[in-house]
Amino acid sequence: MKSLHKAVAVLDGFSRAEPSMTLGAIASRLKLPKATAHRLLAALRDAGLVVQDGTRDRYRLGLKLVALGNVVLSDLALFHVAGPHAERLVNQSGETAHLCAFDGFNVMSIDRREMQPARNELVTIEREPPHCTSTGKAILAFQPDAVVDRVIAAGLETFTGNTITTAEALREDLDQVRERGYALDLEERQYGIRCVGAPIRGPDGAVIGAISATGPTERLPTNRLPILAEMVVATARSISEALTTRTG
Amino acid sequence: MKSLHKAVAVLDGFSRAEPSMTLGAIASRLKLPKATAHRLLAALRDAGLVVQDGTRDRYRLGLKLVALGNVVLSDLALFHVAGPHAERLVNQSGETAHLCAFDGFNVMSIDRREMQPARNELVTIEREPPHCTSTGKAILAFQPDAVVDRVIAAGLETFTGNTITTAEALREDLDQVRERGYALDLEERQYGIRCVGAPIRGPDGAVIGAISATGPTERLPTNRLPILAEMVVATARSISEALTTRTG
DNA sequence: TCAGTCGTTCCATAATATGGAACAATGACT
DNA sequence: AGTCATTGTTCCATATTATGGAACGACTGA
Repeated sequence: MKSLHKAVAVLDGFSRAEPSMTLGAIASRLKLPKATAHRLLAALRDAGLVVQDGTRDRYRLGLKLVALGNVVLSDLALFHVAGPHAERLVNQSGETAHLCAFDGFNVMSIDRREMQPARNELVTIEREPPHCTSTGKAILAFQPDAVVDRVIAAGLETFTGNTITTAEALREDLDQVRERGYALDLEERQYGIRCVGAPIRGPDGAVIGAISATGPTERLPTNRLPILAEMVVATARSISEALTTRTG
Repeated sequence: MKSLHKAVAVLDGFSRAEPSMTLGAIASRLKLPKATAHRLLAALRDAGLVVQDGTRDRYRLGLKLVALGNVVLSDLALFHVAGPHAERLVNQSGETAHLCAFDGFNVMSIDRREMQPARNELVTIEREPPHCTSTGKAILAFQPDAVVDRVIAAGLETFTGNTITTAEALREDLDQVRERGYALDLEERQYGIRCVGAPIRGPDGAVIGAISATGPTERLPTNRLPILAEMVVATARSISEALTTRTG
């Protein structure tokens, strides 16, 4: 399935920062001959996963991916039930709430609530680095060792001077998460930002997501963190319960 | 790229009605040997496009598709600027507004506004049959012949007794759309529902989407259609203008 | 405990993907 | 208007990968 992996690498090359690319840029980025890149793009285009404006214009991801992504979200109970709970957390804490889902492979931010929501503002749905976010660590702490090993093997990318970059440090942090019942991100992902995250469990008890409260460091001094954590943990528990009682 | 096409066919097999499937069901649906289906699913799983709950459980689409779909939407100017215009159309007409995008390949419904919107209700983002929806025909009428040919070649699926099912009838209908400046769906897609749709143009003048007003047939008698059409056409024009003046 | 069914793996064989080179089309410059 | 550079596209001899029947391992239900 070598060509399938190459095709997916082509898709992965597109991002919010670079939603369109030329054939040459794609070939260069992936170190492929132009003929190979062209054949991959032609196949993806036939499938509707990629589109091309003109014969000499750039390639971009196709709308079909929106439809496929929507199939995922429409089946994601977490996405459907968490909204009111997240709103309550925002009102209680005065901070921004993030909702993340875990599909056994990726930690994905899927919803975000703030004090002043904007209608139809596109929520940032994107993969989160699981080793240095409160939601990522809240999820990882309750996964089988194999999942943690896979994250470590994929590399622990550095974001700030506080980012966890060694396997040992990550495991110790996850031990603390299990003890406390919540995870902390103290400017690990981004300078000036602190987060508290707690795991959300599915009906079978497996951790399938997390919710966090996020705010600027000066608004979240160390003495305020346990109070915030209590709210986040309670919210995570109420979402977990809503998932259990939900039918369909 | 045969295996890539097979892999995409696997992805296409998932839907809102059937968000998870067994390996056997996928193999059977696509008439593939289990070994082949397994290899395709393993490769898609490695890529994060598909996930599997347990070693004996069903497969489902992965969250990565949500992220890729989001890259598409985040770059879709139409999606970002159309909201207030669609809201105005709803308020003026009292009917539901649909926003559709066209990527040169698919006509996709990407937003929907109603008199009583539900917060965080997941909008139905899915492919629309272009030959029998007002938005689809509003888009097709202004595309190169090759696009129309491709739609015809893909088959004109029947939904009601009023659905257009021949190439000749479709071309005639598209002629009328061009003359009037708007398209009509008089219970072609669904019994009891009528729609009026108008094309939305990008900065270069190409038709890249459409907007429609939709309601029950009894609320949209024939004499009301021209009045509604006027509102829809005006809304489409104002969205087109917003796209032209938009920068970034 | 056993039978049936599911997902997974193996490997001889069949089929497809590759990529250098050349071509066609487009845009920029003079 | 013509030329040149650059981009996307196509060809095909060759290299490499995908295939799928059969068997295996794991799990579930009786």
